[in-house]
Amino acid sequence: MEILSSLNPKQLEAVKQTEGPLLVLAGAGSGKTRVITVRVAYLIAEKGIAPYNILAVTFTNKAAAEMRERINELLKGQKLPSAPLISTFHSLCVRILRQDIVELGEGYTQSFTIYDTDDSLKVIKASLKDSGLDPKMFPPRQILYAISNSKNKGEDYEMFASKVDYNDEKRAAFARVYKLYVERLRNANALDFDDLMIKTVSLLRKSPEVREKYNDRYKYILIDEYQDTNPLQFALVKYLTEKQQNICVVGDDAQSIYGFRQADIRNILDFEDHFPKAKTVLLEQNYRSTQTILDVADAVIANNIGRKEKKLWTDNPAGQNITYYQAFDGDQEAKFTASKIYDHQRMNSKEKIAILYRTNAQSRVFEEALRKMRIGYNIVGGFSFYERAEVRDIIAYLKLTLNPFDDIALLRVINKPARGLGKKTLDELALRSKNLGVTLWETIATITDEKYEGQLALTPRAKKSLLLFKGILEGLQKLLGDSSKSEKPVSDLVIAAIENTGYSLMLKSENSEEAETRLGNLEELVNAAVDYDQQEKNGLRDFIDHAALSSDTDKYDRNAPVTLMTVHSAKGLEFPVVFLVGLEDGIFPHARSINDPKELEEERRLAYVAITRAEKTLYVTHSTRRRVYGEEMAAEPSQFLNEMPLDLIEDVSRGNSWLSFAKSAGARENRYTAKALRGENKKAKARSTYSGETYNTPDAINAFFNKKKGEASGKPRKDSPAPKEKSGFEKLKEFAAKEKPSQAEPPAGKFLPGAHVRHAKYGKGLVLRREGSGDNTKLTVSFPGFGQKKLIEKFAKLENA
DNA sequence: AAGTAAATTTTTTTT
DNA sequence: AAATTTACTT
Repeated sequence: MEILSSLNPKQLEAVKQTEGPLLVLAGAGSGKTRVITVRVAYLIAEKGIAPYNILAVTFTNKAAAEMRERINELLKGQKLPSAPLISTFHSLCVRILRQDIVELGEGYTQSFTIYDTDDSLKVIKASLKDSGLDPKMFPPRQILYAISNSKNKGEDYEMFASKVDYNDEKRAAFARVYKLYVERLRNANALDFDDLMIKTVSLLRKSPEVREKYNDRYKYILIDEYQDTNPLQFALVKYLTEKQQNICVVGDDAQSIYGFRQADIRNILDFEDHFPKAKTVLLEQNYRSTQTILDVADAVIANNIGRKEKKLWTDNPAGQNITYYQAFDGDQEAKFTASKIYDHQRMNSKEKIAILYRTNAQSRVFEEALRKMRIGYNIVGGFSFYERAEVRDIIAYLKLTLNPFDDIALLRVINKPARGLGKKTLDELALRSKNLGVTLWETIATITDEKYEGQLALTPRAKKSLLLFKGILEGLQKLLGDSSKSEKPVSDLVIAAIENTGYSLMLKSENSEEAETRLGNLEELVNAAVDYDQQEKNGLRDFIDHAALSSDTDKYDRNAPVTLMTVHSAKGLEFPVVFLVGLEDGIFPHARSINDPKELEEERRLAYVAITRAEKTLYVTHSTRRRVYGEEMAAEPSQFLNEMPLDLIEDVSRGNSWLSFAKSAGARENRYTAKALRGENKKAKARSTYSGETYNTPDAINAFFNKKKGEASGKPRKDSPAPKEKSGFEKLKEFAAKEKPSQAEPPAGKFLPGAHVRHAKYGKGLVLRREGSGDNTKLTVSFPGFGQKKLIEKFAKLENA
């Protein structure tokens, strides 16, 4: 078979081992996707498996689309009776639930609505209001996060509540809100993202018939990025493979970066225990990157303790050293990046370039710099098309048409455009709905009924408006009802939701530039619907599901010359040239992960993912000052920079940089280290993991940075004399030395923004803001786990940490 | 009721 | 710095 000729022996083994459980441990760039796609093609073309018996599951739509494309490529020219299902976990669940959710017996119907995070947050807020709890004391985001965590562990509300400590007021409040939240979703016939997984798993657990049905349907199952599966996803996999066991999972424990979503690395590490007859294939040859890039990645990941040893190797040439740049501030960093990109494009306009950062918020400056230099770019993440307010409004109308019990959608559009239904009317409506125990939609139907005439606190105007709204929605429903019979295009319904509701009239009469843009966006939505009508024909519901599950990461366009995105969204992709920016303590690794060794290891895996995206050229940059919440703060180089072999890094910074200093201070030792990394010198390798003495003393670095700061700003920062700030490396060293507490009591008045401090009650924290002077000096300090606290410096008894 | 100004909060990462 | 929420006019 022709398609097999492109594979190496290991890859071939993974493709041909079609029966029974198979674990493919695939290092970065080892042709993981190739194995999956060829395997699917092989099953169809060689083994004669019907395509609809094959299921491949990914985490993102982007990965699914890519896979679909490549499989089609492999099978082009062949007429297939059906297509294999290439789906994300979530859309697979939607597919199953849309068919069989009634079997679950929880009262949900096939018309269930999907709530996104924003919708969920609104439900939390409403539930807080219902229970009379103060959102200031119990932040809705935190509650939502807690609920999601609990759900992803496979818990339900009762389990969460039963684990709450009697004295823990906060958790107790969370539990109360949790309960209301679940009830509200249930009443609205709505499922949140996590519910999609949960309800599917419960359904399979509950009904042997349904289980059997899907076991028979999907005879061959493949799971991509298996290291990122959480307990729920594992349960789903278990149920789906109960009968046939033809399961192939592919992943790399070194690239597990979704612990925050309860992904459990043990799923991949213990695969052989979960599926006793499993075979394992290791893919260790890297086809993507130069030896140098692999060495850098290896040196960083070697600092993780909890990891499976894997020896990634490549036939590729050593390639050029990676490039390092230290910028004065974020703007300079962006400017440097843009001008380097300009140079690259002049030399080779075909090479695709990526700028990778830790958080979406970092994208701004880079966008500006690129725009200034007229460099075309594509940005992944941030705002997705479906997240724009006007698009969401129209979607809300459509969701409401499909499921009028969706209170969140109803509240979103009941007064858009303005129909004179303000706070007062809505409060009345909410109250009635609560008393009657029915949804808002049903409440409207009830209280606008003739027989309640006179006994309601509703002005005739409000009543008229409610009737108007009701009429509009019924109009849409009627249109939809007709369409299910006559196959009316989705685009017609979208247009109706824009026109018949008065929405477009509202925008047109606004006569502003902004309104024009919005109308343009709605036009795009209509176009999307037209496209949809041409490609698929599964009706409005499927179109809306699509919108709900399509996320910002789906905007990746492989043809864009320059792509900006987070490291998370870059997973699975590769680029000839990569800029890894913002390598600073507190950003990458992120401040919220720095105190927990486990989370720090995940950050390091993330850094590993970032580095291994690069094929030939890798730039690593950081800046000495960084804006956080609009305030300039001192920034220190990331510890991950410290973990890279210094002699593989070329410094192109202007003037003295952290790197030039580090190199000269520890030149001899570091050459030793880097050489050892390539070879087998175990003793030297151990030194490359941070043991405290790699090349420097903290005081020297401190002196260096204080000097830098002075030079840079022309004068010392805000309050002089200069503070006794400790460097990130010093913190690191302390960490390595098992957190030896610092004894030096600093003189009062020395805590500047950016300083790391220790508080008797809250532990380690980061000073964010400093106000006032003398005895009245107030500090805003961020304590992980406790949030931001305002402290009077004089009484806070802070220590340097 | 609706629009505007002021105050307050926000950033991890994603389906 | 930007976005969201609240307070204040009209």
